[in-house]
Amino acid sequence: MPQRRPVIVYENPRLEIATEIVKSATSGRKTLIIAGNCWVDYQGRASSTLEPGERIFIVKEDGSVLIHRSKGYEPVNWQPSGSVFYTTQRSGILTIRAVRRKPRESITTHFDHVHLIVVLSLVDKGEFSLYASEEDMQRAILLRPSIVEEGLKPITYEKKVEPGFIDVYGIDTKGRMAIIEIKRKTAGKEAVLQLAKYVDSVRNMVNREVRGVLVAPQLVKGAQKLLVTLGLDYRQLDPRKCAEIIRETETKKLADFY
Amino acid sequence: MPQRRPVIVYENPRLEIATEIVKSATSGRKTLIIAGNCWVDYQGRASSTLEPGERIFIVKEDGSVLIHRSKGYEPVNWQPSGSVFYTTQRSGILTIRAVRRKPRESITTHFDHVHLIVVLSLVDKGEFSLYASEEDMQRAILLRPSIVEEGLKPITYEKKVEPGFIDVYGIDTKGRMAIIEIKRKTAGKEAVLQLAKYVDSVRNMVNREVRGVLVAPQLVKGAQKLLVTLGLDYRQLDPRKCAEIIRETETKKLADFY
DNA sequence: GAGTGGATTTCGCAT
DNA sequence: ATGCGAAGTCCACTC
Repeated sequence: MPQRRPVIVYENPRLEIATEIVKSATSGRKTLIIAGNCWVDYQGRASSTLEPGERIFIVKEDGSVLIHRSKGYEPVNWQPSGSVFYTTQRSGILTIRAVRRKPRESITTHFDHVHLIVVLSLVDKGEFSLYASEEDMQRAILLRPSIVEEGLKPITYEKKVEPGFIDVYGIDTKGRMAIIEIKRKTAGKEAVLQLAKYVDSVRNMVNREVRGVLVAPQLVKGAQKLLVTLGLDYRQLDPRKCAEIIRETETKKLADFY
Repeated sequence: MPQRRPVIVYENPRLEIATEIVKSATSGRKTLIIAGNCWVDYQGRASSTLEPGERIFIVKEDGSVLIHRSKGYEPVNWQPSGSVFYTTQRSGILTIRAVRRKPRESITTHFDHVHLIVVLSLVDKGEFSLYASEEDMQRAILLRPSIVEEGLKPITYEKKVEPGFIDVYGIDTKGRMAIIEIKRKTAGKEAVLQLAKYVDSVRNMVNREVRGVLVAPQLVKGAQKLLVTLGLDYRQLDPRKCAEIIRETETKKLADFY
């Protein structure tokens, strides 16, 4: 039984060889990295051209394409997953065309020199987890409403109203309805205005006093004033606190279980 | 004088060697690619963990970091440019920590096996140009208003009015004011409503008949009906056509110049 | 430096 | 499939 080769490297391959490697890698659903001198044309939702230069060209197993320059977080050209590849070689130039349907678009990359090709078979079953998201904050509030205010009773969450979705709503100690808008980071004016819209929309639907509460770790400068003007409340809440509450509750559940 | 080495490759380096290569690459502002088995912790605007698996780890010259799995357009973990790096090696594990200020966040990547390290010095002066943007469509309309309708005379563009910006406005053959809202791709209901707001706003300001014209390559399903209901016009216009017009005009300008 | 809007946004989820 | 909202969005531009 042959051993797995996670990485196969070709340094300065002849263009004919490079062409064959690329063809076999793209048809064999391998991850492919090319470093070389190339120029790129994109046609699709917009159009673009990239003049010659040395870049890193990556094709992943699912047919996504990334072309990276030596600077910047974002790829200069790209294609999301699902591309079909056409690789050709003619008069000293290797051309890789990646075509996607829906939306119809294509990236054509021409290489006149290939410094390096790497073909990878990556084994990756590891799980990725993101914590302290807005969803976690919502869960934390539902688990322990007192972190927003004492006596709050959540009624429901992710409720659809005309302008969008309300994160949580509940009844406060004085029997008023409380609309809760959650932001996991510093809330700006747009968050305040969104909450105002929700509150307005709910006021037109229910026969009860309605309050709006913005829950966020912080506010931008102008937002505080805007909140006051619009008669809305604010409750400072750190996402880390929420993560803690979720952790505690999970632990408690486990303890109750045993 | 030593020749430039655009690509230096190390296959299955010992971890001690790998550590030194990474240190010298990050301090020397080189582009670095590592393929290996790693796990990742992120702390910052949110928090995340990524369990062990084989991935591609990239550091660029400006200190941006990308960690890519074998699938998907987006990196699983990343850091925009400006990170500072701390590389250490202890009990068989290579740790690379990338820290950024403002916002304060860090990615810590641990490798227990490195299949490949590539250190690159990419020369890339090529210019990147993107065509047929919304701005290009606006320019094309100003250059040749007849593509919207015969006899249209543009008055001004990007005029500030209450709800936002009017892309172009002009006077039509019947002396009416025409508000033109441009979308470079399929226009949705929100574009229609925005235009309606603009038209409404202008009607309150001028003593003249005011029309609204939505210019876009396509409409979403419901938008057509909404346009009719609101008494607005639609003009289909392909961004590629606009690019063509701009090209022709530039050519003509050159010809006139000589 | 902070806020605002756009993107070849991408992605996920609900309809 | 389509539409809508969120993102560790990033990025460029304005104030």
